[in-house]
Amino acid sequence: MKMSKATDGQFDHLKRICNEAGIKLTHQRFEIFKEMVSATDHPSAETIHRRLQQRLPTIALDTVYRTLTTFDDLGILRKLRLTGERTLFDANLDQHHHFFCTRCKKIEDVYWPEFDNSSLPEGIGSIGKIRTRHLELHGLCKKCLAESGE
Amino acid sequence: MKMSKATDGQFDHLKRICNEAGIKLTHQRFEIFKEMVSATDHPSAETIHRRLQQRLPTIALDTVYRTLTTFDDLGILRKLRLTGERTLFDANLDQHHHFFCTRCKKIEDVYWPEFDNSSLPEGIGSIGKIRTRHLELHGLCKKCLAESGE
DNA sequence: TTCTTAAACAAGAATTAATCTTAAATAGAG
DNA sequence: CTCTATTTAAGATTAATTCTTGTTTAAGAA
Repeated sequence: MKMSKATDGQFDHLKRICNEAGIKLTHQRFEIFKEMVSATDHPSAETIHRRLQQRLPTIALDTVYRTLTTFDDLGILRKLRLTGERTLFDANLDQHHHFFCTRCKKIEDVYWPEFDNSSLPEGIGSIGKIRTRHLELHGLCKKCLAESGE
Repeated sequence: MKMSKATDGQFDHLKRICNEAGIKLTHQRFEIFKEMVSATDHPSAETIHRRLQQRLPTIALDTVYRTLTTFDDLGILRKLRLTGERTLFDANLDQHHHFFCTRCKKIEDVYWPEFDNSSLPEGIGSIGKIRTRHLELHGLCKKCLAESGE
């Protein structure tokens, strides 16, 4: 297969990652990798699958799901807007943010009025008009911090 | 039914909201409302359903889902961690945040290094150790802003 | 108090994203 | 060249959420 210099570099990059992880660098993994790296939007598994149809007409949707999850595990990309978790409800309408413990999944409210009243970054106006801001902090809660002995 | 002053106030509050919305203030809606207002965690529909079992043994899970969605529409509470949208993937691992257009659902990357390098609010240490921060900005993108004529 | 109708209920079906199953075919990588 | 991870096909499964239909209840207006 003929590759451009850039593609070559991408290949080497993924090759190294797969070697370290002890998994094979398959054709499908490489194509999904390229597709994700070049995507400027935030595609779903189905979107990636659709975009690969021309190059890999026989690729299974299941493979896309599996590979994207593998890549998430390897830290190559990250999942945004997770499903598979149920919808949660919050009746506290005061402006506040949330802390998510990655270990025990506990959620805590975070109040930060200084941040709420601060101005948004320069150039946000070129994107549009901001109505609300919601900060998600992720980490380990006190309890899990102690239990994991750090 | 005997009500405390506090419960009484809650009732009047919901009563006013329902009147304005032109919907009935049913027993179930009031119980779900109380349960949500008193919840300090961020319960799912199933959790609320479970918690109501003692007081309303016959309440249907479907009613809880329906009512919570109604409350969300009325602005009484908000949905957190939405499902029903697919999981999205982002291969951009540079520290950045996201803008979500509420109208066309477009997502844009937002870079804000000043914020990333700023310190978190006082007292965050009592919650735990923060590993990552992710800001979600919601509003109308330039295009939708123009189309909605504002 | 009576009446109208929205809403709850039961029971089950439908949706949909995501994952898994099994068996056969393929293709990395040593 | 060989071994084994991985892909594929085709279909089943899981689980959250929503919907359907027919019946019953009860909120709120008259």
